[in-house]
Amino acid sequence: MTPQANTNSSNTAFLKIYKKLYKTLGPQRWWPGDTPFEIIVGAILTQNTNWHNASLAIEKIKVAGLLHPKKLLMEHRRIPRLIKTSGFYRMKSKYLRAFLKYYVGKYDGRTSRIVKKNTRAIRHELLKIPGIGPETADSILLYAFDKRVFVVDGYTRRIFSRHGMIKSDMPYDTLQKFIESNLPASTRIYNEFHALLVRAGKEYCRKNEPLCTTCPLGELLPRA
DNA sequence: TTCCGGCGTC
DNA sequence: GACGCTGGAA
Repeated sequence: MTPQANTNSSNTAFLKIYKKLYKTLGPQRWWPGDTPFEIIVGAILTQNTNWHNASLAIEKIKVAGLLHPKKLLMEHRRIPRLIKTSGFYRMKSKYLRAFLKYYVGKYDGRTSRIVKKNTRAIRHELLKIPGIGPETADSILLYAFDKRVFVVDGYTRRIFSRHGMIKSDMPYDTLQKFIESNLPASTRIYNEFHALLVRAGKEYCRKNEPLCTTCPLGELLPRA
C-alpha cells in the first residue's frame, strides 16, 4: 500500500487513534505562543517539566522585555533568575544561551532565514547544540518552523506501547519513521496528533493508574 | 544509570 | 512528604 493510499481510509491503528482523539478532544491549537521564538524558548524550558512552570518562566522573560533572540543573548546573564520556575534552570540557561549563539550568529535570529533551509539540514544543526535532543529539535521544527516532522515523546511511547503497537524501547528515529510511515504526510496532522497525545497522556494514560475505562481510546485497547 | 529542580497535586 | 512533569547529558 502506498503512503497516499492511507490518506482517506482509516486503516492503520495510528490513524484510528488520531481520529478518535480528535473527535473526542477536539483541536488543541498548538503550540501556545505568539512567535516562533517564543515557541523555541518554550520547547527548551518545558523539557521534563510541566507546561505551567515553563510558561511562568516565559512570562518573566516577556515582562523583562527580553523575548527576542538578540536582546536575550545580550542579557544572557539574567537568564538563570528569569527562568528559575521552569526547573533545571542552571542547565537550561546554558542550553538557551547555546541556542541563541547559534540562532543569532548564523541566522541573525530571524525565522525567515532559517526556514529557507531544508528540514534535515536544520535538524542536523539543532542536534549539535547542547541541550537540544531529538524531541526538542523536532518540536522546534514542527511548531516553530512548520516543518513536517512527527514529534515523539514519552506520552507517545506510553500510549502506543500500552496499545501493543510498538515496543517502548524503540530508538527515537526508528519509532518516528515507523509512525510517519503509517500516517498521511501532513504537517497539520503531525501538529495536532502530538498535541492530542500529550493531552491523552496527561489526563488518561497516566504513568500510574491509567484511566482506561473513561479514556477515549479505551475501546481501541487490545484484548488482554 | 544518575543528575538536573521548581512547583502543583495527592 | 512523595510523585510527576511535553528530556538531555555524562
